[in-house]
Amino acid sequence: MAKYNPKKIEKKWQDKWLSQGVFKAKNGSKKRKYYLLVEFPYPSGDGLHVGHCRSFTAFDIIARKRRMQGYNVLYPMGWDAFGLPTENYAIKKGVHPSVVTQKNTDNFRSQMQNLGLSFDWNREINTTDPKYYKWTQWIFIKLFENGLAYKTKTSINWCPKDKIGLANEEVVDGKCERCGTKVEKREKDQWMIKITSYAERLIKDLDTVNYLEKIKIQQKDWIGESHGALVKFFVEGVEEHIDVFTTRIDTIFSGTFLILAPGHGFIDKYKNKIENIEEVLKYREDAKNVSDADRTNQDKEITGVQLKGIVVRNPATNEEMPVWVADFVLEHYGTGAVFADAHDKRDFKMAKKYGIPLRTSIRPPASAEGSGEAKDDELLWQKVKNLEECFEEEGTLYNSQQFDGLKSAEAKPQIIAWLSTKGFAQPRISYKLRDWVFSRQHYWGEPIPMIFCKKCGWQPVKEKDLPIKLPNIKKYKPAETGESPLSLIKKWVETECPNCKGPARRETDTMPNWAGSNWYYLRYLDPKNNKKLADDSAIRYWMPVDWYNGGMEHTTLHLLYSRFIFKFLWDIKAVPSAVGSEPYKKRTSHGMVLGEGGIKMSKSRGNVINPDTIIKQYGADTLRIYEMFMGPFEQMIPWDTKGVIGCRRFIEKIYNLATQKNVVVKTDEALRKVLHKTIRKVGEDVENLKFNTAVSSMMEFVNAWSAYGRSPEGRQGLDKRDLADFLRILSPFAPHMAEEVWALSGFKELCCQQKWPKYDERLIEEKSALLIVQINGKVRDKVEIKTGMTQKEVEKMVLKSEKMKALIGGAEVKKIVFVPNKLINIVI
RNA sequence: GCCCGAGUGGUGGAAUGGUAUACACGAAGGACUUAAAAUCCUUUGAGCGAAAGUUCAUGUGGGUUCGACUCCCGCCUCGGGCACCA
Repeated sequence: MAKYNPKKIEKKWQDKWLSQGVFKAKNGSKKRKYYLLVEFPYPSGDGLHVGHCRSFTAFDIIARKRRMQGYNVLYPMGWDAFGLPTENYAIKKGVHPSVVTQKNTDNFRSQMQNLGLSFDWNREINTTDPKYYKWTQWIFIKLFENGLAYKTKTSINWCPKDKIGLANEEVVDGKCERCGTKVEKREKDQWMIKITSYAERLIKDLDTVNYLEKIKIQQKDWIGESHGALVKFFVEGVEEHIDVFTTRIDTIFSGTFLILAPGHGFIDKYKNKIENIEEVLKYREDAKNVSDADRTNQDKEITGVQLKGIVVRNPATNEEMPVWVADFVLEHYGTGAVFADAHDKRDFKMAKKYGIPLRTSIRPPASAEGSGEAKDDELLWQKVKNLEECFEEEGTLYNSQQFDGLKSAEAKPQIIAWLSTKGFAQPRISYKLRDWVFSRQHYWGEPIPMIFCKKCGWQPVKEKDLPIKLPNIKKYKPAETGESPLSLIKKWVETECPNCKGPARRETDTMPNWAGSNWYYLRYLDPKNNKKLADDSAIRYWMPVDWYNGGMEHTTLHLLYSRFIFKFLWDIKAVPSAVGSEPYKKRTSHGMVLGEGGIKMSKSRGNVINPDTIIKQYGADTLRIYEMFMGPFEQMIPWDTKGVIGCRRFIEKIYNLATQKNVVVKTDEALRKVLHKTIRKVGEDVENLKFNTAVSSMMEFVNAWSAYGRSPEGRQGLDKRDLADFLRILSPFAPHMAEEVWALSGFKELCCQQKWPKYDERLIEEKSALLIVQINGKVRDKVEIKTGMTQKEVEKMVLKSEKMKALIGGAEVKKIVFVPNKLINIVI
């Protein structure tokens, strides 16, 4: 028999699968559907990462198993190909980004095919294909028509190196997520998407989906719902009030001053009333170039400027309050204004620094008298009362008129009700989530399909004129002004107004690379449709996605955005209402694959593992098995090339056992039992993403099998039926080798098109069990018993044995704990 | 500061209240070989013991339990996320 040679067999089976179209998903099938989705990659020049291989293989195993279970499986792949790295490469080398993209996607595709991934390549998509981004643009127009896209001058994060506006979500530690340059603030007219109007639904509907709990928690935290009140502080001498959002209305009676964010609109509106306006504007300028993270850094010295000449009234006490500006108050949280008192550390520090009066109105809860803590509580209370220490938690109200004596939680609704009768307050839910900056001043993105006409304002491009194709240019670098390079092409920019046909100008900004990934899971359903983003019947059949896997890092960006866009498409009936408004039924995430030694893989560290090298040396099946075996799927895991060899040995062992002389007339019953236990274990483990233990259980089976081959009684091997069953459960993991052995064993058709085997319950049932005998919880003996023996029978047997007699001696038996078929514990 | 994970042999890890260390790597010894590689066999948590055995070990200190890697409380370390979110 020939030696195992992955180079020879892998290509052969890959070609066969492709030519027979065995992984094609069928629209309009009567079969049950199963839509498995893994995040489509950005086709970088570095090629496929072993981390990609891990999650793609894991879900390939599920896809192959589902097919064997009789489902019509959709497991597609595509390219999220717009983005900066490609553009930067193009700028550097002067090659058109589409050429680079073509090269990279070709490489990625062939790497995936070499791994034997069972994607349906007939449905491959590419976000940079005009036939695809026509619909990305169409969605933008729908957002605009429904009032969810608007252009506004906002203070945005500006990366001076990339010359690009960044969403808050893309700023990490005050630095550009992509290039690491310190982010500045800059005023810019930007297209914004109103994701905030979906905040409530995006939280509430999480209850209807099966996501990992940590994913739900992270999304909820990101959206950041908080319940509180909107309070009006009327300004003395003018018909004006300042709105303040607070979750601590219970502290309103101690409010002694108001703080505005430096960018608050009140300052602009009442410039001439503010006596020290120069000083205030200077403070605002200084704050502009400080990142939010720095502004709100705990260790930073608190600064502020009083708005001289401005006074507001506390709606609860009717007392006058001075108004200050401080940069720790942020423009985009709540209303950009807070009332300040002794119950907030920043307020407290600021008041101490500038000699602003302070007052307290919350008494810390006291422990029961006589208890150890009562003294400390009394001490804290004295300090709080004397304004020596800031108490931020909830407690009991005092100094609060008719609300004295109430607990914070009770007082809150009562105070809101009381103030609202006077027209000063109302309940309000506030969200941390901000609208999404959707403009990029770049070449390599979808052109925003909008036209500006002096007479008609912003007009969307007519649907029949979509897609607005990216024009071919020679220089891809953003203009020095920070505008997109498209702004330099006069012929393209100048156009006519879709409304009045007068002269007009195109929008030259492009979309962020999240735009294409918002809805890609819909395009797979009907990728060649040129009338709609996907046909209703296809959407109705396939959606929602049954299982979506991706990185934790996309939880608050892509995953949230795509849920939002799907809800929007559902609202405007681009998605049939029967489908529901959540795109993904189930969401899991994989752990990152780190370099050897546990550090992140990166080119600069030189520790990048190229899957091609591993495939060349050991074969794709070995790589697949190793990626599954290396550790728990959901956890971060370091790569260990040494460990790969064990997986290759495993595969070779199976190949040799199956193709040599180990196929017998009838499998020994004990071995069949191990096999059926393995069938059960592998099936369950795959469903729970426990691929590592699925592989190890197959290894255990193979060890048992090979031991039979050597047994002195001459019992050896598996019979044909059992060999077939084992190959079936193995085939999702090591599909090429399983296919080869399947064929060599003379089985008909393809192994990957077989039925997933059922295990025999009766066979697995244990006839005897190893009973653990403990004395005082320590293992003292192990006895083989028949399953189902009662406590009495076991007691009798155990207490009779010489060994136990000796160990117990004359001691009194206090208690006996018995776990059927497992354990008996004698307490003496 | 808050939220979510994790901490087990030389290494990756297994075990979710009942034999701690499955499976794999590595290491040591052996077989085969002129030799090496490959392969196969044996051993491999630590200590004490000639052996039968026995004691100690799952970051750390307590607790619950007949019994705890597993549950509860406190602490330490590492990773990830968020951040004076009013």
